[in-house]
Amino acid sequence: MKGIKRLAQHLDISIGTVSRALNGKPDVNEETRKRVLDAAAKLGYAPNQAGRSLRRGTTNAIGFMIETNEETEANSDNFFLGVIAGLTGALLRHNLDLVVLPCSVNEDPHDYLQRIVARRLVDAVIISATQREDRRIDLLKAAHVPFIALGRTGGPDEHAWIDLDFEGVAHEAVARLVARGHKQIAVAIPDTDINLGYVFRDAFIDALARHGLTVDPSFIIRARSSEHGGYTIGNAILAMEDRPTAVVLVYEMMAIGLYRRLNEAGLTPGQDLAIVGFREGPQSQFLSPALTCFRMSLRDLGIGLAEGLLATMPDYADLYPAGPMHKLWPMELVEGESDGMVIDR
Amino acid sequence: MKGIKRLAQHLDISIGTVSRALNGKPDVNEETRKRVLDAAAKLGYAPNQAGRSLRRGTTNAIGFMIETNEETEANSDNFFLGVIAGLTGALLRHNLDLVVLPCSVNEDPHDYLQRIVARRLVDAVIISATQREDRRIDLLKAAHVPFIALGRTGGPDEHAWIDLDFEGVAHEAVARLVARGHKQIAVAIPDTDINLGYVFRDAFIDALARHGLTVDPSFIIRARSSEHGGYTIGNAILAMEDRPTAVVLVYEMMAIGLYRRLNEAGLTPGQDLAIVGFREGPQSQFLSPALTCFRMSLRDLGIGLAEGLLATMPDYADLYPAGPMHKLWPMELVEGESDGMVIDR
DNA sequence: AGTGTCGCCAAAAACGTTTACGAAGCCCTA
DNA sequence: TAGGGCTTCGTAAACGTTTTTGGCGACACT
Repeated sequence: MKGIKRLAQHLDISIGTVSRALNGKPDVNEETRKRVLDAAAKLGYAPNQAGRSLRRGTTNAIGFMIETNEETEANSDNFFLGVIAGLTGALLRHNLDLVVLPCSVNEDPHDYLQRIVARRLVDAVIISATQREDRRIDLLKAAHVPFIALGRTGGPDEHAWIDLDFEGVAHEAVARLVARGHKQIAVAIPDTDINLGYVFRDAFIDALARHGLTVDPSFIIRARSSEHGGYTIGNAILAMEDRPTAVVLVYEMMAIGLYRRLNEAGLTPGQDLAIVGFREGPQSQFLSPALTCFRMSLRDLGIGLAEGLLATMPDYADLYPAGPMHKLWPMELVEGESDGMVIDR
Repeated sequence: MKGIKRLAQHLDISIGTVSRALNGKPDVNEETRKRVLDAAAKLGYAPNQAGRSLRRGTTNAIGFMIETNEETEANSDNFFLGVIAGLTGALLRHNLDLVVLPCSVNEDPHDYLQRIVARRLVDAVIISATQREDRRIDLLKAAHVPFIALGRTGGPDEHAWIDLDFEGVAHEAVARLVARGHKQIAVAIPDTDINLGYVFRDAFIDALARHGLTVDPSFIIRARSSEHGGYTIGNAILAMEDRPTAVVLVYEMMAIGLYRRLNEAGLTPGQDLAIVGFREGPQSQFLSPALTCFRMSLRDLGIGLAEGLLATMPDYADLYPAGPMHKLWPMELVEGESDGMVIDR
């Protein structure tokens, strides 16, 4: 005899009453409830999650879907991992379990998520790396699974999402570079289909336009979001006849690779090429010369995601402001020495 | 009508047969199986996890227990997060789900784990930050839950574990420092009850003894495993009348704080104080002067843990070598400039 | 005294799946 | 023709909960 049945037999009351006592239902004598609670604590009873999930139709877990590529090179995984730290903390307060949903690059994210939903493994999900048209969103809507997206899509966004404030960053970065005399400004965006690239590119073009500048198409450089990607950005720039005097990098790791490439060419970041980057983690903290970058706390971002997600879940919605969250996550400029004045050549 | 029942009705066969067909049981006509498989794919059917878990008594998930402190300062979380990246990849191959089990610092890890086990939330667990006497191990053994520990305990270790090769590191670090003329060597260990601290301290003392050196008790410095902890190590050393000429740091972040403290005092790492550190992540990659450190791949460590854990699970044991894994994880020395020759003062 | 109302609890159904068991049909052999 | 073995499938029980339903007694009110 196991589980609640054992507990009930031990107390000589019915399992229904035990269940109601443990779940705080009103129609149970307070003295009985106390007996049940004491016995449960003493015997170390906790309800079997499968049984509870089956009956309740709810799993008490939320999923965080990330893409994992098997390549050995360090990639943007670090980004998601930092977010997980914030998520666990926030979900712990509500006794929600976090299950990591790693989608292999070999599989269609939509199909992967479809299987997760069909299995009813989680009550709600966080999707990341949103694409311009992301079928996962239609899937989740149709299945009535609460969700929040980390990243905008191209379409109308009635659902909850949080995205980095790429427009704000682009404008601030461009304004700063223009003030320092730069006119030939390049931007590096990821080479995948992730919507982030399009958003940042457009924000960048718009920011330049505000200063009366147009962008040379070759100055929009697509690269992997890794250190190696940064290295290839260096290659691309060095190969240009008419080089940009400044470049804005959308991933932290890119800066590291670009520094390396410049150093190999005997050039100095911030002197021969102005660089403005992002900083999600501590990686670029000790680059020399110090990287001028936009910084964010991944942990806080994780907490924000948890709150935005909970707000979309019927059982928790009353704790949070109504309506799906649409939030542009602000970033803070950290002044370094990598975005120097333009030098006549 | 939902789930397997719907599928069965749609095909006009019994749910039992459908289930057997999907699970590859032998007693089902191959043509029938094909019909079932096709229909399942077309309708996007996947078995409800709660129902399956309840019946099978197995959840298809493994848990990774970590401790999360709510403090804002970046702590060793980064260590665990890196491991998660490796875990997800390895578990993905076996279609196992990973659930993160964050234990609040306010709660007894044993009680927390006890609840997880009672809920039967996961089939197996990875525990980390093992203590010298860790009651979680007795709990898991008694409950017959397969597990692997990241970190040794003080007791007899019949169970599976992986730990960093602290002995090897201590010996290599000390030998290197002694060869450079250092005789007054300090070590920094965590200020918590985690077993790692004792292991490293003992290995350190033993390594010194091999070179005929004894250790000044004040040279065993306890500090938090964070950047701030490294800063306090600097304070402690600077306050000593008879300072060590070298120090070995057991956490990556410590080096960053110690560098900062030394710089504030107008001292140069590697010149006024030799430093040997650890490097789990990319944090200290760009410290100047470059940190001499022992490096490891957290991702590989995660993969190793997954394999060690699977070997203890009856359903997977045949894929892996028999017997619980006891592994000292090797680390690789990265030569920097922070462990210079001793200078007469 | 009859009728509601309330507090408390037992009984039983339901959630979706897997699997033990047995039955039906068929072929083959004695 | 009886019986045995094989293949294939349907039936039903079981997993551990939660929740609905209803019942019993006590009490209050008319």
